[in-house]
Parts: sequence; C-alpha cells; structure tokens
Amino acid sequence: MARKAKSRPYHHGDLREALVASATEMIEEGGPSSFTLRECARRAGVSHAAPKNHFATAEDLIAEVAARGFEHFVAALAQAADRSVDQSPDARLTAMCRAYVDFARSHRGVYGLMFRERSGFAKSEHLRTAARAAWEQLHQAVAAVTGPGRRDTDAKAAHVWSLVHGIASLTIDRRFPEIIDPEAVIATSVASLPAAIRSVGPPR
Amino acid sequence: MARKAKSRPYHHGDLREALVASATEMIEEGGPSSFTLRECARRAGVSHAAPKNHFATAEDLIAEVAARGFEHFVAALAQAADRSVDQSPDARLTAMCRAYVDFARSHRGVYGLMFRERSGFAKSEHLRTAARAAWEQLHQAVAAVTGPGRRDTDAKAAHVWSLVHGIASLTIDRRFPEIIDPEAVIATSVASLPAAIRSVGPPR
DNA sequence: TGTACATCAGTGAACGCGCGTTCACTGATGTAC
DNA sequence: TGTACATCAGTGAACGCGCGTTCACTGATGTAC
Repeated sequence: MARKAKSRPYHHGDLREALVASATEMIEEGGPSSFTLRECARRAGVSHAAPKNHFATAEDLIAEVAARGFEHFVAALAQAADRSVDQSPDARLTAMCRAYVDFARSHRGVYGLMFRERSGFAKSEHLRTAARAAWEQLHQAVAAVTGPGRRDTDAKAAHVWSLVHGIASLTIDRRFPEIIDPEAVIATSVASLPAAIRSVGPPR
Repeated sequence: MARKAKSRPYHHGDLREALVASATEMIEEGGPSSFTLRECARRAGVSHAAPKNHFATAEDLIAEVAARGFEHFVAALAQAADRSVDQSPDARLTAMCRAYVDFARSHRGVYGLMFRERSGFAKSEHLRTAARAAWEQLHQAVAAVTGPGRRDTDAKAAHVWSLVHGIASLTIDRRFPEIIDPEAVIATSVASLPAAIRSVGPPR
C-alpha cells in the first residue's frame, strides 16, 4: 500500500472505495437518478474507463452503494437499541423506530436508492444480505415486544416497517400537506407502535 | 373536430390527450424514469417536435400525468367510500384504505411518480390541486371515525396515510422479505386502523 | 357562397450534449529465479 | 540483491446512441368580409 503522497501516482491506491464514496456523495446530493459513471470517476480523480477494473457495470457500483447504505442503516438501528438496552422492549422498539426515520431523513438519497426496485439489485449478494439484516434487526425488536414464538410476528413486523417507511418516505418526498408537522407525526405515531402491534391481527 | 379517418390527417385531432395517454402508458410499463419525450411522441404517431405545441417542456407533460394520476386516485377512493356509504365510519375508512393500496398496486408506475419529488411538480397548479383533494378525501374519512372538531385529526390522518403508503410502497418495490404475504399484511394492518387512530396521540 | 389571410399544429433536419462501453496502449507492481 | 516478466490498474481516444430543444418550413383550419 506504499502510496506516494505527491505528484499523483499512476495507481490510485484504493479506487474501489473512492468510487463507492463518490457515488454515495452524488446520490446524496441529487438523488439516485443523478448518478453517472463518468462524473463519479471524475470525482474520484480518475479517467472514466478506470472503474471498469473494479465494477463491471455502473449498475454494479450502484448496488454496492445500496448495500453499504443498508449496512450503515443496520448500524444506526443497532446503536439505538444498544443505547436503550436497559429499558423496556417497548422503549427499545420506539427508539429503533425513531432511529429509522432519522436515518432516512439524514440520508435521503441513499435511503431512496435502498428502497426502490432497481435492475442491478437482484444479482448483488452483498445487497441481499445487508437488506435481510435490516429486516431481522427490526423483527427482533418487535418480537421482544410481542413475546417470542408468536406465529404472527412477521405480520406485526411488516406493520411496523410499513408505518416507519411510510412516514420516512412521505417526509423525504415532501408529500404531507404544509399544515402537517412531520416531527409531530413521527413522535405520536412512533409512540403508538408498541400498543398497536399488541392489538394488530387476531389475538393468540 | 372533423377528423378524416384515412390517410393520416396532418393534424392529430387531440394530440394533448394522446400525449398524456402515451406518457402514462410508458410510465406504467417501465417506471417514471423510462419516460422520454421522443418515444412518447413516437407512440402518439407524431414527430418529436410536435409536443412543444402542447407542453413547453417534457417535465410539464410529466406533471400533467401525475395530476391525472391523483384525479384517478381520488375517484378510486371516492368510489370505495360510496360503496360503503351505508356502513359505519370504521368500515368506510378501511374500505378506503384497501382501495388506496389496490390503486397503488394496479398503477405501480404512476403511483411511484405521484409520490416522488420531481423538479417540474412545484409549478403545476393542476397537480397541487389534485394532490390536495386526495389528502382531503382521506382526512374526511379519518374525521368521521374520530369525531369532528378534534385538533389532532391532522396527525391521525397523517398516521393513516403513512401506514397505507408504507404498505403500498414496500409491496410495489418488493422490499418485504419473501416470507411476507403482502395480502395478509394489508388485511390485518388496514383492519387495525380505526382502533389505532382512536388511540394515537394524546386523548382529548 | 367565395376568397384572402392570420393563426395554429404539424414536419424533419440539425445542434450540442453526456452517456456507457470498448479498445489498444502504458505505467507500476510484485513475484520467481 | 538484481533482473525478467506476467499481471494489474490505469489512460485517452473513439464509437454509437438517444436525448431535449431549436429552427425554418408547410399543410390545414377558421374567420372576416
């Protein structure tokens, strides 16, 4: 890794990571559709053919950005859970849901990418694994609230996910009327979740 | 409107409507990003400069498609409400929510367009009006359940909207794990809504 | 009823653009001996 | 420790593409008289 500091070495050093970083930056700035491979290479300080050595197609690079997004997302949820480890399952779930919406709002572009069907996604193992981890993280917090072994925990987790994803999406895409204060919606809706999932669906 | 049937008249007859129809078709087929003005003109059987006479820019045409989408959406919700007019407010709300999700699933492309921030949207009066009508439709159904005059009806309506939008989005973009049956999630979550909005937020 | 003419709604060629990808190449690295 | 050489990771020019928009134009329509 002996990278010379001055006069731009011929080899980049860690172009793969630099490309992921540039792509992430572009997507955060202008949304998923603003990404282009050429501009991404430009930002990484490299000719636009260079990425080919690390990603076969532009879509592969995009999928990697989404996978990294899910990894950060899982880390943010885990951190919220850890911070409330000595509280009730209800409190942990709401903390995690708050963290969910906060992540979406502070990573608008990448969050949008993560949750939008895209052609290159199907073949990325990394992305599939990371997305699954996110689901399991949430599922676990829901199970802690409802009690273990219930057959309908999946449906309840899907309910929770739908609500927080809905709040996050409508907020990010500014689709609430102006009179609505997103902060208030988040607070009251998220707070209602533990009670809600206890009553969603048929009782045991 | 004397439109000759044979040998392609020089004038189209109703190019504006034909363009909206072609654009809608394209967006339903391949999502909002698959739209191009040239292909749209091609489908309408017209040169690609012709649309200029009806829409100043491609983005204006897109905004019109979104506005029409909201109008159909409102009609679908109204129809659901009408059909359950002799039932309880709870039943009417759930019927409307079902109609909401059904609309999204059967108009994936346009629904995606409607709920995604887009550059040309801000200046379309038609779009703003139609979107507001959708919100009011839902708001009304929620108010019927919670009782009139409550100050927190807005937050409750936002809650309902978030949940159904979340379910719709995750279903459309296939972001639920494979084990999840969207049909079951829709049924149980929507059914829980009337009770949920009575308990969301601080009691009066 | 006929005609002149303004207006409208099209055509098709051209412009300039940025894109993803390919290709022959070259500079740098690391390994075998 | 030195050197030959395969391999790797870059370059930069070129290809072909489709895009939105502009422009001078023309065919069709409708209206005033």
